[in-house]
Amino acid sequence: MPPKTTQNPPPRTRVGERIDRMLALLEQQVPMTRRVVHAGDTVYQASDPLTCLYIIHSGLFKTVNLSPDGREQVAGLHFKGDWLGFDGIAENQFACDAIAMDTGEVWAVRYDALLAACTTIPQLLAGFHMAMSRQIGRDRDTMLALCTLPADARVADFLRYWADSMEQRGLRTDQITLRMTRAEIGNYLGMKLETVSRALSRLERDQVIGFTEKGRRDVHIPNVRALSDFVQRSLAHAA
Amino acid sequence: MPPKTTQNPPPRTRVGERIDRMLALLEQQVPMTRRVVHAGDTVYQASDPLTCLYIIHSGLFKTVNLSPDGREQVAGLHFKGDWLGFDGIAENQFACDAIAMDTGEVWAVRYDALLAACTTIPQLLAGFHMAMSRQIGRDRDTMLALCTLPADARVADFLRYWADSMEQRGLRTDQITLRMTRAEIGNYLGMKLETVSRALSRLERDQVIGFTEKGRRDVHIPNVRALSDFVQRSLAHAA
DNA sequence: CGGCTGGTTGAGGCATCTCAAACGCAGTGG
DNA sequence: CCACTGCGTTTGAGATGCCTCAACCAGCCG
Repeated sequence: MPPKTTQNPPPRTRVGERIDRMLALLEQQVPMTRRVVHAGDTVYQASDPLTCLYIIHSGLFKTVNLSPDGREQVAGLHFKGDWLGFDGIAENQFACDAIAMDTGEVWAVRYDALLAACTTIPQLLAGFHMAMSRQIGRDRDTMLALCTLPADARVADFLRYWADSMEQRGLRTDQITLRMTRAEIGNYLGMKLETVSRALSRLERDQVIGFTEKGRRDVHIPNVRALSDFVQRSLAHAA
Repeated sequence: MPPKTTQNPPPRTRVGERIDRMLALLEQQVPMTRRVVHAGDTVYQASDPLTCLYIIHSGLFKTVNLSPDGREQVAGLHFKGDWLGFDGIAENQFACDAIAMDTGEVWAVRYDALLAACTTIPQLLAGFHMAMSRQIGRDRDTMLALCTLPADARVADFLRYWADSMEQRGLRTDQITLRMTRAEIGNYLGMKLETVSRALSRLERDQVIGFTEKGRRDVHIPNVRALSDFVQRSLAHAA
């Protein structure tokens, strides 16, 4: 039996509380429509006109960026409390596809209604800006990882980010289900699926992660710190 | 004598007009302080508390992201009309260093004053959000290039972006001065300085760019389209 | 002049990609 | 129940693009 770091009910977290406050604020102050989605459903598509932004109430989403010449990339992963659609504000139409990777619920908020509400509710405006800012910060960190980490470490860092996101939201982090194929992970991390597979195998061999019973899609993470340590070791070893 | 695509005075451009309108709006409606900077000056540093955002009135700036373990990366390049400091809104303190690469001027606007003005001037709020959104879109495009383009194409795409940015602002695009060393370019693009140097040499050999007289820091771009074409050829050749 | 910084170029090594084979699992239809 | 197929994964072997290391060059400044 693998070691458990925690099996307690979700603890209240600072991030979790912030998210809940924001959701409650929206619910009370801004008209919105709830929408239940299932794996594969698109929330919006590139070139759709922007009328709504979407905030994730539950579930897991990806945004897929694609260039005129047909290259495409998973540009971001989004969890409860994240917004979808910031990319569309500049041109008044979306620049990515936003796709559900799992059953979940998004709240659609008309952008004009949101702005109207923001003029009278400062916390709403502040929360909105913080969300955009956080998105920018995350993208920057992703770029940093892409540019400075070798493949193995990039995969480890990816898992660490996933686990951190779960933890911040009060969800269990010791066992996560990757709802992405190796090819998708590779696309996100800028490497080929075989490289992802090898990296995961090495992480397993080093006891940093484990796989649960049948199938190798659920990842067992006994200790999130071990992932960070693995990244650091990769860097130290290179130097 | 190299061919000239244009030697006209800067044409009015749509982007240029948008930028000028935004600058004028700020000037009229929001208290701000102008600050002249020179190459190497820092506009703000990571972990500084955020009180102001900065909009670029002239000059060229970079933002440098750094991780706790000491890795660092040039995360963005910023021209006239771009804002600096979005990264700091989430945590109320900056997450990057913002550094001038040239003589220029930034306008510092207190964030609280900006928000206050935004509540009464909808165009200001709209412009502000568009700027953040544009930043997100750019970061996404950068990630796409990092993940899908080989080194040569990445350098070509970098130059294309630079030239496009100049053109959008009504500046001449046939000859640009890279105020970055090869090492800095490489850091930004996720490759080593030697690789950048080789890529530039190949672009020169293929007549896609030229170098002006002495020194190889000024790049001559007779035709921006040729850079895009080079990128496409790299992709086609790979497939 | 001599030292320094930044750039170019070559040779060899290594990380990642490519190509290929085989496996496990789920779904389907006999 | 058992082929049989299809998709996602793993693993190996060889190719290659980029990195590393090193030499050399050009401009700049004290």
